[in-house]
Amino acid sequence: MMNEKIMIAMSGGVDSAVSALLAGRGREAAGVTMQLSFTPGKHAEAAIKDIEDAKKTCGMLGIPHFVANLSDSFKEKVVKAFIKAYLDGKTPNPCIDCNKEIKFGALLHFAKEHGYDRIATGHYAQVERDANGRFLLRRAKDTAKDQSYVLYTLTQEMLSSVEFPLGTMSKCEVRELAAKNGFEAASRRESQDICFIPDGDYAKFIEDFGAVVPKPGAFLSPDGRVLGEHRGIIHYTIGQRKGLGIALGKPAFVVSKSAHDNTVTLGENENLFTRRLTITNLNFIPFDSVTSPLKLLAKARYRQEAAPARVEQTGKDEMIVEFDEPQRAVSPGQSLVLYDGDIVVGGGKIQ
RNA sequence: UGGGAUGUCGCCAAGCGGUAAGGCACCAGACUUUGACUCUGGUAUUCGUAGGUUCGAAUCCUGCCAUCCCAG
Repeated sequence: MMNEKIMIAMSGGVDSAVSALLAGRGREAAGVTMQLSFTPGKHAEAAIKDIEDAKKTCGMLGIPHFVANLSDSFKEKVVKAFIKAYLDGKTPNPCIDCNKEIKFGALLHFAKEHGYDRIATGHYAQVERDANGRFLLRRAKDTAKDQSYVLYTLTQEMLSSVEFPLGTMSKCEVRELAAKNGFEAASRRESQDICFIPDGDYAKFIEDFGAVVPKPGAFLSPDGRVLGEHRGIIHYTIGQRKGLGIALGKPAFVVSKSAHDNTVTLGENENLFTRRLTITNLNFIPFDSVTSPLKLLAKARYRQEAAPARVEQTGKDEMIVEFDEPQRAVSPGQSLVLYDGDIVVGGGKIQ
């Protein structure tokens, strides 16, 4: 395996720089930065800066650097799906689609086309093989930084060509290693909301880029009374409190929304808990399907502790998940990911 | 047009002569490779308006304005 050629996905940040350092040791390697921006402006300028930073790091490591222009497929597979989901009244997680379609889809193809066998990324997660040779995805050793959640869509084929050099490291160690190797130029930015939305205002992005005209509608109470007017359904997501602009004396939360009648129902925090849900777009990693009900741990959103749940596959691409304890603000469009201890079992999209 | 009631931050609302609580909303920051949640901090020199009483008024008095209710 170590004589295979590897291409390292480099964002310009510390994590990927250190990944390149580690993954490139003792074999032929190259760095690659994805070019994803499709709109001009300072966002595009930042992207150019990222490419330069990555190129610089590659120079220090003495490896070639590629730029993969994947903006077309990114726009098609990630951005369009993101906009469509919001218009349908869902709450998408574009990072999930991006990993599936772009990083471990288009980018992996790019690497192979250029003669590289494998790719490495700076994700905090671990890949390993079980006794049968099947690839498994495991939580990162640094559980605080673990990103296995956003990788549940990876197939066996993808996993066979992927490495996560940071999976056994702590963020602290990564920073130290970066400093020791003079990567601090790239040690600035940490995280910035949705990568393709510069100012964080996703609703404005949908209106501008998706050419969507905001359609105001009614804020409803749980019993159907009109409480006020909302600014268009795309501005809201289940569990949301901020930005409602409506004073009811006590905190109000979005309990549900309907794209069909263009209404947003407001209620109290207690109304937000769900125990049972359905997921589709299934992917399982240690096996292909679930033949009998299982007791596992599940996360209904990225930043959440996994909670015990019972799962049962009810169709070729449908599974019912029932948490032991009701979960807050379970939102259609988000991904539910199943764990067996540290092992990612799989997951799907919440309906 | 008579009679009654009320006017304090965007909304709700304490205060009842001693120098403007609180909640909601809003804003900023933290957290964060999604949306949220959460956390921390900030936000009325001013109490419908004009005068008066008082050492001192949002709090008492008077006029005016506005809104609401009941009469007709």
